[in-house]
Amino acid sequence: MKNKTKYLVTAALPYANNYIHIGHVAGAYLSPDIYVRYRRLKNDDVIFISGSDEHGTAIEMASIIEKVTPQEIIDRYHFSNKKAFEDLGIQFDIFSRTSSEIHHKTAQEFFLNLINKDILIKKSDKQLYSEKEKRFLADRFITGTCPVCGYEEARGDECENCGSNLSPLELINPRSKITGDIPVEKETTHYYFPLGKYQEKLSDWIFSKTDWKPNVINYCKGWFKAGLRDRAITRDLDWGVKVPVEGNDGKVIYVWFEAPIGYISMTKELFIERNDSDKWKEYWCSEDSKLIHFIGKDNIVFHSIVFPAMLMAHGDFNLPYNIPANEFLNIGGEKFSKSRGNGILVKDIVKYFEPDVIRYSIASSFPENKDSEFNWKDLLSRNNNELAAILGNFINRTVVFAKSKFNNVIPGEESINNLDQEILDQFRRSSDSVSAFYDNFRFRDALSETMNAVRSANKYFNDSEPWKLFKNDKERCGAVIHTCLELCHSIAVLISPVLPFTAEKILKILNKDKSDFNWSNIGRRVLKSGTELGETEILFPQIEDSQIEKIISDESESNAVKNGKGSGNLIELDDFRKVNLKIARIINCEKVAKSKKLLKLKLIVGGIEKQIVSGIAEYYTPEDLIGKLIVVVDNLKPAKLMGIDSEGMLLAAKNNGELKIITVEGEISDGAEVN
RNA sequence: GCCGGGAUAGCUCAGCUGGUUAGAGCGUCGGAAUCAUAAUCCGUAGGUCGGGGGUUCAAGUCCCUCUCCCGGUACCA
Repeated sequence: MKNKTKYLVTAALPYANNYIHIGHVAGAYLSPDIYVRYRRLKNDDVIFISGSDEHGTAIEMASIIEKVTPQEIIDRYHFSNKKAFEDLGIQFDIFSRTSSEIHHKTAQEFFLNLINKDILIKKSDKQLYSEKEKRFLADRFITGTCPVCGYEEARGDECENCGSNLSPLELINPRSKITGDIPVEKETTHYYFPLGKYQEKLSDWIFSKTDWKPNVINYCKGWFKAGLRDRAITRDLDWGVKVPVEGNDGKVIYVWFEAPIGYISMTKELFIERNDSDKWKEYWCSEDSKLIHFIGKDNIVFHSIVFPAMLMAHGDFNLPYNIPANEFLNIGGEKFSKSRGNGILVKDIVKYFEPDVIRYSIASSFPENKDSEFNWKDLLSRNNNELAAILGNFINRTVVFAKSKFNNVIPGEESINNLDQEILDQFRRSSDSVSAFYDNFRFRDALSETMNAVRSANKYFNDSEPWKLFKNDKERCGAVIHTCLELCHSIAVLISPVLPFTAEKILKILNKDKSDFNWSNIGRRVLKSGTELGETEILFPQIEDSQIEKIISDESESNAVKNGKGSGNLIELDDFRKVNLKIARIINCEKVAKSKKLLKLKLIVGGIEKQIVSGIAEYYTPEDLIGKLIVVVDNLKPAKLMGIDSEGMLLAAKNNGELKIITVEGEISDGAEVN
């Protein structure tokens, strides 16, 4: 007999130099979580793997810029992201990290396996080397003059000014971004993976996948058409998995090669934790196991071409069974991005809303076929008009009815008839179609079918009119309410992949344990008459417009601070010109009596003396300031502060309890305009 | 520049290999009901399917072209 199918579900490894935002969640994390929860309800054998991707240039660069160790960087993001996932109810079996010992070991073994099979190629190449830092500089660590347009701050990989793609060796006057040191060309040897050799095998394999999403196939077509090239899989870098071959000091395995192996090492780690250290092989190597990678579209190449080619080369592991990649979730028509200041971080949004509300809102606009839009008003209307009105209301009206009319006890089912059976049957049919949608990774459809089932429960309630029955046929009324309570249980199961926290709450309200909590019980009677119900609770409180407005203003403010630019709050040049900024010299300064924060400054602006009062006494003493050149707003309406005239405002930067006034580099005469 | 993807009701999105009056949810409007978080249920109205041209008995769906958006990739002749 065939073994039971195993599901090995992975979610893209988030790169540990950023906090995850809801675009990530929509792209690669919520759908697998829903999928896995659904599989569990069907009693399938499934494990759910993810973890931080913690190596590579970007992290090393961040550590240099912040003057901390890479370890500090990855710890910060790894633990924060891990918690953010937990807060959202995204429940991995393991969320580990590629800096772990077992990952280094696994990645090295993988690498050696390919070396021993003579698959990897060694090639020498010239790269820029910094004598001062004693190391090769990665593309992003280099700036220089663009050979195309002459822009002096072009990056090693591209020129931001003219958009040219560059190689660092083409830059004129290259220099290290970190030290400014001028690098030299030096020969270095790297291992290459012969991706080109696998093209035919890969395309045969991918084009045999008739059930994959078309976007995934299309991306691959593009790559095949262009032709796959050999790719260097080692780098001259300190931070990463060391190349496990003698004579390769200072070289690490390149992240894109090493990171996906993390899926394997994390699976190993999971089963070591479970004291069953060989069991990972059942998921990775056995034929009855299905490997499913959930990713965003930016990751398609690695998961559908590069990693499968590596797995083919290695030979011991299964190839992916499916890669249901999502597109991107945009907000307000713009792409999520930190630099544009519009990313909604998970760690922030969970402070404002219940995780299930966030999950529902994201899941109902999953970017399954194309990029989709998210906005706050949408979240509000999803909560108020769907979750509260349809789902929350059905549970509430049922339980409140039972409470007031049946003494908070589940009524008897003596008078059930075929109308009651019909709604239960309908739930069974719904659960079948929801299943089919989940099986095909159609999460939006699954969710809408789920909500339709809940709607039909409301209809059943309306049509049965228990409030009328109560007056003339109490027994029949009891049967209806009993059925409604059964529906509550069925609903709890049906929604729980998407709304796990709500499902738990419903069970509590029903005073029911989890013994019947599985997919096959949807539309079945599992409750006992006479059982007392638990405490009622409003599942989805209304969200007010004012809440949303506050969040939007908070968010845009904090983003503006973070990124130094306003989001969605652009002004015209003329608006800016209204502000008259000038250079002023501080000629005298004293503390304002009886004030903690205020300093009184005497300034010279273009030969004219001015007096301003400024709230910087907690950061500067008068002695610090006298003689300094600062920037002031010269045409601000005068005001009185603690009775003292203030004829302007000085500019200062403030952040987390720090404050620094804006001064001028070098010497310039007071009164000079700033613009 | 080249390659790929997108543009469908007020909003968010479905529409497989072309086939009867273009769909769903939410919002709008009208009605029923009052157990329930004024929550439900029923019904209604809304679209020249980005513009233009073509193939076909028949096109949102195929072809050409243009506009706008998003990715990828290339600056070589």
